Amino acid sequence: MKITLKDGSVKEYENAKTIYDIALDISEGLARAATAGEVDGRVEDLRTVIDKDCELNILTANDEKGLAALRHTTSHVLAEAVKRVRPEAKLAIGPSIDTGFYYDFDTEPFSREDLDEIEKEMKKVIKEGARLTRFTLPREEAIAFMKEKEEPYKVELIEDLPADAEISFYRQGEFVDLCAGPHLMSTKNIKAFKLISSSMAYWRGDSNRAQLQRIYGTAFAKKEELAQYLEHLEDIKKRDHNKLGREMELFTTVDVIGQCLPLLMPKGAKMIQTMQRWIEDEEEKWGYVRTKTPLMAKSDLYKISGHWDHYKEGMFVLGDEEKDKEVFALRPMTCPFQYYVYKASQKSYRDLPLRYGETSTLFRNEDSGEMHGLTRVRQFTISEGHLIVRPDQMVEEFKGCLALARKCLRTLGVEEDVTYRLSKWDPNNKEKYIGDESVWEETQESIRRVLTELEIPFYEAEGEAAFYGPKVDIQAKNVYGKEDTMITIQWDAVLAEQFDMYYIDQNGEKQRPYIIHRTSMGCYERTLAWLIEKYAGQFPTWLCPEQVRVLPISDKYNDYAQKVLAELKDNGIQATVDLRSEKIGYKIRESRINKVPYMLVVGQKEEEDHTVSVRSRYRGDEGARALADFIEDICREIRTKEIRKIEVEEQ
RNA sequence: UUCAAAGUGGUGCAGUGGGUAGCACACAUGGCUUGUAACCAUGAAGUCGCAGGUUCGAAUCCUGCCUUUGAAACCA
Repeated sequence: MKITLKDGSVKEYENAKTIYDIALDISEGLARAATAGEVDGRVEDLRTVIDKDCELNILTANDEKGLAALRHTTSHVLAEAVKRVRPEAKLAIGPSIDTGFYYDFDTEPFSREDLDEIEKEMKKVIKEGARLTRFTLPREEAIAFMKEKEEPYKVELIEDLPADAEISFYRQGEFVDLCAGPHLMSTKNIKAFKLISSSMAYWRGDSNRAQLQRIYGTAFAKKEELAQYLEHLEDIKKRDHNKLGREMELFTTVDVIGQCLPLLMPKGAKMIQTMQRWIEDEEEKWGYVRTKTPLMAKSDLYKISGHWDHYKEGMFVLGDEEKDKEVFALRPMTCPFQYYVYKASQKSYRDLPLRYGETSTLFRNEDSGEMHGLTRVRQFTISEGHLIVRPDQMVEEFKGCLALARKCLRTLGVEEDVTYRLSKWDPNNKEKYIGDESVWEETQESIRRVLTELEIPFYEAEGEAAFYGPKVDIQAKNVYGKEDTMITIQWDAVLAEQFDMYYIDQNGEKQRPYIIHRTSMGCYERTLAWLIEKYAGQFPTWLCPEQVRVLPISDKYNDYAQKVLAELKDNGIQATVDLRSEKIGYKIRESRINKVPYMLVVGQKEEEDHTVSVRSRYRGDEGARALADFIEDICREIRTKEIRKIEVEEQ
């Protein structure tokens, strides 16, 4: 048989061979580093026997897929160590994940000390260097085997495997685990690992089932890589918007006001105002008209929309249905309000498309545990909008929404940091959605075509659609790698019916429009959180709440500094002045800590010459350069003869 | 909602049952009049999350509640 390797070279063997043996045949070093093999694009265990021609890529921990095998084996070592320390712990599952691996156990909660102890035990296991061996069992025997070992979760896993599935186990020394693999040949090959944290997790993600204890860990090929990763973890904690945003005085929370009701402080509020002003003007250019609709409505509205029956728990209800004649609720979405703006007058096919935009504040009574900083809050404001369009305009308008969304991303400088998700319905859970199967399939296909045409890379996710239609979600990850929806564009061919919206066509007949629900900047609070983390607080100048700070060298130059400040403000620049009688070094240090992009130092020399000394945190940034030139021009206006720029340096 | 950890001047932290609860930053007052990352001195500021219990004595131990953080579940 012929084995074609990744580099194109060909190995020929007479007899069947395992991937490991082939690696060994190539070189001993490769065999030591090998973690798995990729056979014709499929990841296979090192023990897999190759008996026919194929393309083989031997994976090591330097490949993403190879690293996963290393981490998976490390999770088995973790499980073995836990079983040694707590023999009564029951095993659930232990996969590798993007950042490492985890293993779930049914046992008492783990403390950090427990984790340290388990880590020590893992080192022992690795030192013993047991070889991992693989074996399979027929279903009944496999179940009996796990029953004998008193592993009820494993029994359940086997029972749920499809009838034709091969049921494999891996053994290392005393420890045996149900597992599909792939795995390393020996625990000895684990060189660098660390247990990160522990937490609760539900068995099979179901909140009605057992609460398991999950241990998260990570593993790398080399100790240096691990050290680097741990340093990175420390680093990202400093970027966490919930910490940095408070330190920078962008927002705060107050116990007596309430959980996850952030107070935007002057700097944070300024940033949001800057974004809001920009997008409101921008949307006007894209043909949007603005509405301003009530923040609450009678329960009757939500009864029509279906929210009263399905989402009452998630709404803030004002009043008591038993006692009060009228019960109100704070709005959790803007849709029906804008529908009634549409319905207020009769529309012709000539009126469409109609693009309604609103800077809309919404209220959602989130469960206490799901709230986080500025990303999951109980009251938030979004750049909401609904497009009422004729079916024949749908594709073009949907593309327009995507184009606007992408313009926002470019403007914020984050277009490279997002992924596009086509969020589809779940055909196995039809009662969660309204509308026919054929409509769902059709609209999903339409969106797929739009994305493909625009050459936007995307992935598809089942069960993520809104109840009324599929959507494109623009996703971004926070510093911890957790994903959130930043922008959403939803295709809705059904709600017009529910609210009896129509237009009169060329033949004088009533027709149902389609609706696009969309955001452009997304949710301001969440977008701000994202920007804080993306820029680690060093925002693009246009977004900075304080763009320029004037620093007089001593009290004597305060008057001149005030003059410079007034000019800057007159020219629409967000500027402040530091009039305290402190040393210039002290003022500069503070400006840098506050991440002010430009400092203008003024002293005797500047006052006499009508100049300022510019100090910038930027180098080579065009926007920043432009602002520097702008400041220069302003200074000219106050009869500045020249600008002495000191070496521009980065913070 | 569940589990875990945490809650101490404005902020970040130290303080494992025994003397009047400390430190840094910030703040105030006075001095210094400053040339590109921290000037000096003095001062004010705490019912140690709330309520109860154990004890001669509790920030510290116990119970309940509230809040925050992490994770899971949830996310129209």
